[in-house]
Amino acid sequence: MTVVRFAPSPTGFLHIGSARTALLNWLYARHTGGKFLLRIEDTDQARSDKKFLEEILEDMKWMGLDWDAEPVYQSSRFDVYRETAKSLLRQGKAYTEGDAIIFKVEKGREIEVNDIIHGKIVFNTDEIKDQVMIKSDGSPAYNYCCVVDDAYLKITHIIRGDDHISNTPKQILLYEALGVELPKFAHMPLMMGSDGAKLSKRHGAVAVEEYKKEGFLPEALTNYLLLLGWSPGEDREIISMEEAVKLFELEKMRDVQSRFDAQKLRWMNGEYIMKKNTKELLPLIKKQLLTEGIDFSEKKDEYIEKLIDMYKIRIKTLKEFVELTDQFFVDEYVMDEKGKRKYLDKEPNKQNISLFADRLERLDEFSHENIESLCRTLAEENNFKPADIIHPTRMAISGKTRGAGLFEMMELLGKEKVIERLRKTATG
RNA sequence: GUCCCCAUCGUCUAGCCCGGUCAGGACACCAGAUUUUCAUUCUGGCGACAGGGGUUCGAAUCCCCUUGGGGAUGCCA
Repeated sequence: MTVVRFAPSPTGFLHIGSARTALLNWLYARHTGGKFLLRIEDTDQARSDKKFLEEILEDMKWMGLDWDAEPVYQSSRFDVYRETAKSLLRQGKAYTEGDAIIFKVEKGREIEVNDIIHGKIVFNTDEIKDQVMIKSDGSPAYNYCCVVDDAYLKITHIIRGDDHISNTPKQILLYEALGVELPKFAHMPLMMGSDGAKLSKRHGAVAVEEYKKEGFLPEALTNYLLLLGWSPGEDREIISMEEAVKLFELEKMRDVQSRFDAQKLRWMNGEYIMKKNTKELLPLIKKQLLTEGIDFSEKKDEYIEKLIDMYKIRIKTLKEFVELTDQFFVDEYVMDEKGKRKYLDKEPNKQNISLFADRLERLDEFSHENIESLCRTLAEENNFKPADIIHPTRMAISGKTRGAGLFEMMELLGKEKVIERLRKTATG
């Protein structure tokens, strides 16, 4: 049975690159019917924080990545690392230097790695320095405790980033010294920023948490991440997690590094939002309204659902929904200055708005059909185009030049609010 | 510096392993159609095998070199 692991270090938020590593490990485990384990690399006591760990685990759950056993904490295994190191010391495979224990690297050897993604990679141990196992302060060094734990957890496949390729021969030497069976290695090419440099804050959001806050759907994020370096073929791009579990093959992973393209992620997120049904979207939208500080307690679910129906094809993120619909929740909605100058700061337009308001006042059933026909007859009677009244009206009641269909917006907003806003604009 | 990984449109990729289809798709961009705006949808367009050598009747595909990018070289993980 395959056993893989994800080994986050709780010294910061969950990086989007780590999230991708976690995702691919998880997919491989689920595809093969194996186990996905979690190891917490908290050997750096000073920098590790429980808060970070909680956030990382929460983000993983959000992405749909579940694990098959209680996480193993390296901080609780220091005595194992020390004892194991001492036994290597006794066998003459290591030596001390002060309080540190150092692993002796045998020189003049070729170490061959048969990487699942890259194929054969050969290293010469002459290039490798002796490796610290136990540091002077008694804590274990990464390459060492990583091997001890992977052996302990009986990890069969180590799937990690390319940046670990050069760690691999060092670790293989350690596996040999410990006399344990070697796992298989798969090094996946790194995900870079849009300019090809290391993905960092200056490229935009790098924390999974930020994508969550921006209103990205986990299925869109995982789908996008999956497609960086892997493709199911047949020009397929929208792939659910269930399908991904069925289709994912490590062997088909490309060995080429890729660049993170926020634009494509946005497009994909929009696709997922659009295809979700309104009921599913409702709780997500409510949560987003909450995080943006919009009070919707006065509004019924049906009201918000109507809004979702009107807007879900126009947004790429949930946050965009909030930005586009503030006029439905508050009276102090944001006024687009350019739009205001274009449509509202003109006398004829103000007159049209005033005229429209007069006629709307006398409309009994405030339905979008009725409003539309009223709008069109009004335009015809007064010899102007419907657009001459539509654009100023949209601007007046929503503060925006873009949005849903005007008449649907008016109906949902209600007669009273619409007329109030039109009057205010006409006189203002 | 040394070692290692990599190289198809601006970006993500299919094709590469097992040489022979006008190098296919998606995002982005541009144009058009639909439309009250925005968006959706639908058409069309732009756009790539890094360069040079081999091998071969034939190379994106196999080999070598150059160039370019990335990673490692920590008592960080």
